[in-house]
Amino acid sequence: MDLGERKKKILGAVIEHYIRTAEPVGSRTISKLDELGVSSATIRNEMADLEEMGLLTQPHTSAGRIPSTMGYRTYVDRLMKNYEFSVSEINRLRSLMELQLTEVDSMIKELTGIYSYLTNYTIVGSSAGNNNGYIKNFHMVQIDRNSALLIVVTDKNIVKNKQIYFDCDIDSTVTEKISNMLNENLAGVVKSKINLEKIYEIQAEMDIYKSVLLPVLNFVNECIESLDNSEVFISGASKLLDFPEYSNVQKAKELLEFLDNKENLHRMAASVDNADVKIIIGSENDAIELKDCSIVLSSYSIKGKGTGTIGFIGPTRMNYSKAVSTLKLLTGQIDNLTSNKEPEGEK
Amino acid sequence: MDLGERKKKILGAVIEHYIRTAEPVGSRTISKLDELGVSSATIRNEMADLEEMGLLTQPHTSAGRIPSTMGYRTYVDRLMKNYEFSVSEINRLRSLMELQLTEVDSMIKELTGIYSYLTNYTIVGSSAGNNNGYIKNFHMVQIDRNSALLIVVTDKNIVKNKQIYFDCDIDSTVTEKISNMLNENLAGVVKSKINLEKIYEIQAEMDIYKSVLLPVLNFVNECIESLDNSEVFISGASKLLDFPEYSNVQKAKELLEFLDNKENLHRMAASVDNADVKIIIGSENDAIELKDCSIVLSSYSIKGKGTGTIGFIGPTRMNYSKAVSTLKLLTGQIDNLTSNKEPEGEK
DNA sequence: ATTAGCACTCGCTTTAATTGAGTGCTAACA
DNA sequence: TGTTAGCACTCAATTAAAGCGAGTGCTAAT
Repeated sequence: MDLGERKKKILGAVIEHYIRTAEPVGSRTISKLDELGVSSATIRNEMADLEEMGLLTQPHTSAGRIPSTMGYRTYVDRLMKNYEFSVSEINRLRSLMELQLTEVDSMIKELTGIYSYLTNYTIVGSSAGNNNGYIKNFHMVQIDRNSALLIVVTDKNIVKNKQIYFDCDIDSTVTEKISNMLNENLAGVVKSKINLEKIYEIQAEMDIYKSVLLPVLNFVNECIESLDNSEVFISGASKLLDFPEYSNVQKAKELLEFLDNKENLHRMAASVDNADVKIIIGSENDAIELKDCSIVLSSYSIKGKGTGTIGFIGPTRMNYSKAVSTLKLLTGQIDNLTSNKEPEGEK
Repeated sequence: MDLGERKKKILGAVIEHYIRTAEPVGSRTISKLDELGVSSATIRNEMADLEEMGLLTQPHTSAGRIPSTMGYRTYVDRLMKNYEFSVSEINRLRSLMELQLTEVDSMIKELTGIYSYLTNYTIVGSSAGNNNGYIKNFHMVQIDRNSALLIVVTDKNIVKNKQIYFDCDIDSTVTEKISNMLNENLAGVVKSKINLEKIYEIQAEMDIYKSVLLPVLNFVNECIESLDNSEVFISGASKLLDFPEYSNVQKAKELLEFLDNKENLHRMAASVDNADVKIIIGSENDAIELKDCSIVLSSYSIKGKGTGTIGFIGPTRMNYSKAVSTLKLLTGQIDNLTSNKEPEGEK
């Protein structure tokens, strides 16, 4: 079926209304919305089509429609207009440029915090990183009969940790052996010198512990991957609780817990590939915890320091056009503020 | 009325039971609790006495009792026994000492994160600070007809901001004038050279804006106060949502929002006065947002760098004895790890 | 192709009834 | 005099039923 002009208008209207209200939107609501002067019955027919096409869904019979991930995707890719900042908004955001911050990382973090405050969005990001990080050392702390905490310390003294569950009982000789092995083979080796082969080598060497080694190496690999974007941060996490979709504490807790974990932020930040704005909608997210979230990500680059990432996170019902525009302004500001500055030495 | 031996036992039993279950505890529950072999009726009488003394309260008639702030206070000061770590607990925590972290601030933050992970408590803290901070510059960004965002940048490039509401309409000349004045008089002046007199002077000078100046100066004063403890952090904030007292999103949001604001954390950290453990229970807190929270705070000191603060935060129904013991272990560990290290230069 | 009309669906809200944990009080007992 | 068994009473929380109303799909007329 084809997406005719009128269907586009209706889809757009449904999505924009839903973004504002968080309530399923019915045919009458749309029909009263001037624009296209047709009756609710006509809208109903069109909406039934849109549902068949997978762009809208009904939470239950006899409820209005809400957009599906595909619906949002269509909207974002083909329908969405540029958000126009009001004069006062633009003034407010522009004024922030006056800030005379010299330390780049701190500047970005704080700029982010102020944006979060002014826009009421939650912002996640990573600071610009270089490419020669290494892991300083590994530690393993036994927790239960069959689990241990693996702690990884990077060159920047960033500590990452993860609880590893084994499928058999372990004792301190096991944890010691594993951590020794990791320290001997991987500690101090810069990222660029580590590849999968090296890791396979280790696995072969540790034949006996093969079965228990897999989760360990997975985590180690993750840590190595995230070495260059060394610091991640989040601003205004509690703003998520303003959204009715998180009026259920269980939901809120799952998301906040997910965001509390720096590893997850790292993975998110790493997923942005090029310099443009990337939008990840609902079920398009890899992490199951984010299946009801959308993320609008963009990268910025700082001369001599590499690239970092900044993005908004919120419910799928996010004001995409505003988020994109704001994000562009924000990254543009960062580029502006740093482009005429010499990169400072590592702190 | 006197707090007899039996009343003490009952009070302790009620509090400890409530700490575990978060449910009002009734007389029968206590009577079944061996210890003192009396019937529920007797317990009822005693509990009525304890209520009269202000140590217990009833959420409603026909419900069990819950401790009041005063009840917790009595418990903490006079009844509480030392928490005994189990062997596995102590092993687990001790192992963390092996971490070879060199940068003190980072170490403390990360140690804190791991403790939060292992104990399932939320931890707040501040890093050790020096005493010659200054404010680098001030900015004011108009937001509405009658409010503006005051932004303060410190020597460490920490940015603090607060929305200031005026009781009259303002325009950009006002905000400019105020920020100019602040920059001229206070920017670059180290903390020790600023006193209240100086601030009064400024107020006199700015006669015309007297009325609008008060909130501005209050905030500036706050910033100056917090200059030495320059960095605050929070670990495991989402763990608060595990507690049934925050199953109400509104409540949770209020608290998390409060903790999102670094100013508030600063104020909390600043409130610990001496080197020992300080416990602030429920309504003893200054901030209304914390009236249902308790905080167990302690300071640590690092040679040559001054003192910092670390503490647990949770609902009043907190396991005080465990929190105190854990905190002592944690600060002890910090002291241990840093005492034989030369302080490093400012980063 | 559009629309008015209508029967039908189903989540949400309101109200009423029921349950049960816990209390205070009284009277009996050691 | 302190303790205890017993009982009527209270009140939040749970459950069930009833009613509401927004919204749909379908049909027949325009």
